[in-house]
Amino acid sequence: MTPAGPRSSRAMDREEQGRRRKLKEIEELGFRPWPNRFATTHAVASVLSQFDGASAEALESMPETDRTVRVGGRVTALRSFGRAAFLQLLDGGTAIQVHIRKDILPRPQFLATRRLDLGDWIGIEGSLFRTRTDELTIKATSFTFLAKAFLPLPEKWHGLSDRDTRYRKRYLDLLSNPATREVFRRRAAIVTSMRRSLDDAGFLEVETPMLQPLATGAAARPFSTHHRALGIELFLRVAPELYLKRLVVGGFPRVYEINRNFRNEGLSTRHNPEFTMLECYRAFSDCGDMMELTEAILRAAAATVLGGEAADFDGARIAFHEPFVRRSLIEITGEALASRGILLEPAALRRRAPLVEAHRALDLVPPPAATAGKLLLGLFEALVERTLIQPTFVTGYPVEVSPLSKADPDDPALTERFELFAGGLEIANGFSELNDPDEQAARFGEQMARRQAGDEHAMDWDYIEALRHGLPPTGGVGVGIDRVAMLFTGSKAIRDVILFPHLRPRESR
RNA sequence: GGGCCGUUAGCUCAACCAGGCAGAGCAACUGACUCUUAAUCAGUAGGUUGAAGGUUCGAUUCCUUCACGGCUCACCA
Repeated sequence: MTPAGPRSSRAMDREEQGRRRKLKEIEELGFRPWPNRFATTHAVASVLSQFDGASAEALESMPETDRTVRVGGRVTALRSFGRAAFLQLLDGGTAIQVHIRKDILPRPQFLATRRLDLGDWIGIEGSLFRTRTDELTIKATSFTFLAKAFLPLPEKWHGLSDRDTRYRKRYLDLLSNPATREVFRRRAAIVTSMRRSLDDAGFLEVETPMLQPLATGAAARPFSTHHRALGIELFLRVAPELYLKRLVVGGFPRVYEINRNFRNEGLSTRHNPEFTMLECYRAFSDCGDMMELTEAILRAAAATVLGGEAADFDGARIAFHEPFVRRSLIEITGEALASRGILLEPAALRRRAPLVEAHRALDLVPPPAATAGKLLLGLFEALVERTLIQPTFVTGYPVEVSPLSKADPDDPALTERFELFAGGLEIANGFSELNDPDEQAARFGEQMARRQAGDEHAMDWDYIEALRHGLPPTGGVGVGIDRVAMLFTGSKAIRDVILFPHLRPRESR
């Protein structure tokens, strides 16, 4: 009779059948089992904000109508006595206590409250008062049944703690763990703050294709799919970058997009196959301007979410309100090598042989056929990245690992590019955008020549054509929203800041 | 892919080291109770101990393999 799930057990069947029986009994008392609407006067949170300051006496002296509210919510606790009960109503993450009395509620309504289970949705009208323990409470004058929960809530004291279940059944995590609700409120506040910063600075929010004929803008393995009507293969984007720059060509000098990118690579505590990135582009700006913009956006988000306090992350206090440190990639990597007894002149940090030698000395395997720039970046990632706890801009990336960045006019082997690190995580990546179409075509060509798997790096001739129409000097930056959310919520795992992270599908749970 | 840890009632966990009737709290069910808040009190029910195999008189416990998960390392612009 019940849709028994694959996980159903005898105990669960009994539980669910008991709840179905009680729904029937509530129906027999004259209630509609699944009503369509309940008109509330307040959210529970607004009841609290409006009345939490009122003392017992103040409430008492108010006219009844001034302290009468109608609220809806989920029953999360139920303490029942003979002719009275207290229950806790959770609405939008905020709870309020409701007092039920047999001598106040109409008889069928009182009887229906005796048939409630934890998890049920109900509506209450009543007047506010304070209990002997001074808790703001609604004395119910009217009870409405709104919806039945056939399945029980997670354990009330420990909440839901199994990580796997928390990710797979996030709704249970959210309704039983206030800390989880706070993480996702903060995440939303971060995004809202970033939007406000950019909107206020005259940026236009746009949406560019997630289904792309070529997966461009980053060197990552894409997901592929098929368009039936067009009969073509499409890729889920790995970055929106080249489309956003087309918009600058088209005359939108300030654009940004906040949305998902997809990379078909390994999962880790720092990587989810789909992740959210803010990318923004500003005409007439360079790498240095974008560092300032990035710092300002993050500072504003930190002020909103953390109130100007440092972020607690992995045992560190990360000060987004202080000026961000700036270091050159070559210098900081050279220092890290020196501290391990590997002394290399700055010039040697640009040549393959000494860098390969450094890898060997550190028991690292140098990637085959890697360029000097790639080797240097490998050493940086192995030795330095995790140590950058306070917000740090690293600048001066080799041209071979930065195919979309403009070269530094004073040092053509390097580009005007930065990456921002904090808490040991890469947070942002920005640069002066390469706008010379011939140079860009040549860089793409080098990339393709260097990769065996040519399909990963097709030449985007359409983008080159856009550049041939003229891209003004432009600065761009991408900010990893998930990583920022990790830092601002103290979450060590990216899965903790993604509502429905990707997990291996499960047959029987 | 490697290492470590884990999988026992609906949930959170004991029992395992040193093999001997599988337990507690919460949730559920019955009853009492008109200011409780992890309500309380009395009672009831609830188990293929992740799966398969092995050792043993006897396995939740020891061994092997597998599945799933966590942490971590590696891989991964």
